[in-house]
Amino acid sequence: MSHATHITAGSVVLAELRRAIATGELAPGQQLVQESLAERFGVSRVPLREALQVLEAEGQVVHQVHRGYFITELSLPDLIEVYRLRAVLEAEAARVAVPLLTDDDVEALAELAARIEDASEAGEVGAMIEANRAFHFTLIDAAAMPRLSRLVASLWDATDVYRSVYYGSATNRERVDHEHASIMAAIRNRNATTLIGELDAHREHAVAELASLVL
Amino acid sequence: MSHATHITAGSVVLAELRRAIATGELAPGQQLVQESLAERFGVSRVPLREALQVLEAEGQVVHQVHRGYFITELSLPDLIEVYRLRAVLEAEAARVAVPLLTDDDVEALAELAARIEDASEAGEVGAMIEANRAFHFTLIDAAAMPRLSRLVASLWDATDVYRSVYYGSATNRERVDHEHASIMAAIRNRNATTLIGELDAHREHAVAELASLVL
DNA sequence: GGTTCAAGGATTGTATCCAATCCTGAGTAG
DNA sequence: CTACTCAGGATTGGATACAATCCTTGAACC
Repeated sequence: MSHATHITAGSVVLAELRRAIATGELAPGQQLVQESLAERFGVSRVPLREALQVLEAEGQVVHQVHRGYFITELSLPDLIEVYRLRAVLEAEAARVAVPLLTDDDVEALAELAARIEDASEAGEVGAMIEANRAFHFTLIDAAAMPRLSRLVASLWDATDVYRSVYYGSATNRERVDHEHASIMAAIRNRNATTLIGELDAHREHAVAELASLVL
Repeated sequence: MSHATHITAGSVVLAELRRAIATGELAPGQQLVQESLAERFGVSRVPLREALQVLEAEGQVVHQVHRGYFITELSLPDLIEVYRLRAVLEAEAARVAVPLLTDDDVEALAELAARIEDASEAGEVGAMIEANRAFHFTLIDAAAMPRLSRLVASLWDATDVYRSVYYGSATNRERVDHEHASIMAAIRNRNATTLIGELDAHREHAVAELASLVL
């Protein structure tokens, strides 16, 4: 009741910051000067700091006392760690979710997969990223483990910087479409083991591609 | 570096709040009235809210816009989810850590296990809880996966409320000592599979005991 | 030339103050 | 008696103002 209804200045700033980080508008390593950002968003420093503290707890920014906030720089080992943790947690989610999937869930997943493909062919990177996230989190949320969903979400957020780069490539987009088809097949068969294998491969390709970019 | 040196009002309040939550001084479900708490800690509401926002990001408190912060109530499903996530993540940590363990690490772990036992026999619950946490996180940190350590730490924090209850019982303390002995044996043998099994059993006993208390 | 040190401004941390929202309870109508 | 309404106080969200810290810059000294 109070989630969508009450938009607070802090939540607006938080969303804006998230977007700016995801698009690379705020580059890794860059200092976030509070007064400039506050002015840019048209708020005071208080709600801005609110948002920054949330991002710090998620690992999106780092904080040094009396020095300020900086966008976290993701090293290659960091990237690998994030994807390894995702593998562990998303496998658990899949294991729990598969037996719980209703036909409606499968239907919704198929629809999202189609939407991803449309965006992919049209080259609409932003739309594809959004639909892709919805697709994967529909599956993860189906496990009905809210904390698990939150943990995985924060891991996704950590690599948001690179996502637009990854989907910028048409070959990557095409591969993703094929992988999603395999994932959907495993979901339709209610085969958790196969599904986990497909998800692992899906992630492996992404991390391999990203690793070559980070270097 | 900058952790111990720069004590900010917010960090002091955060530590105090953590302690108060862990000891049950602040009970689950209770509202946290900002002005009262600020006065109690001798700071203004600004750094207090800072601390509360951090705790919210960790799931220790929940927030409702214009209504305030409340200590999270952990339902039985929540408790089970936390322990299931710990199982998944700590297993991964053990898998990674075992091949990396130096003799010094094993030495340190043995020492901590001894310290736990001493505290256990003396009935010093606080000291036991602290040493126990150090013991388990020495192992987890040995995996050299900082994000993993942070995630697991936040899961531990989520059930801090119940830890003092659990260790309040002498039979529980005794069982924990035995389990730690088995865990140490697996560590000494560098046997990750056995270790994970022992850790799982260790956790299972705890969650079973806590479940009976929560009801 | 390189190093040390002290202003001064720039930036962050905190307190105080105001605005917006919520909660309570008395009163009223049905 | 119950349900509704609407002040008034209580509490939170946010802005402004002040204090503490840091970072630069330039001059003095070796």
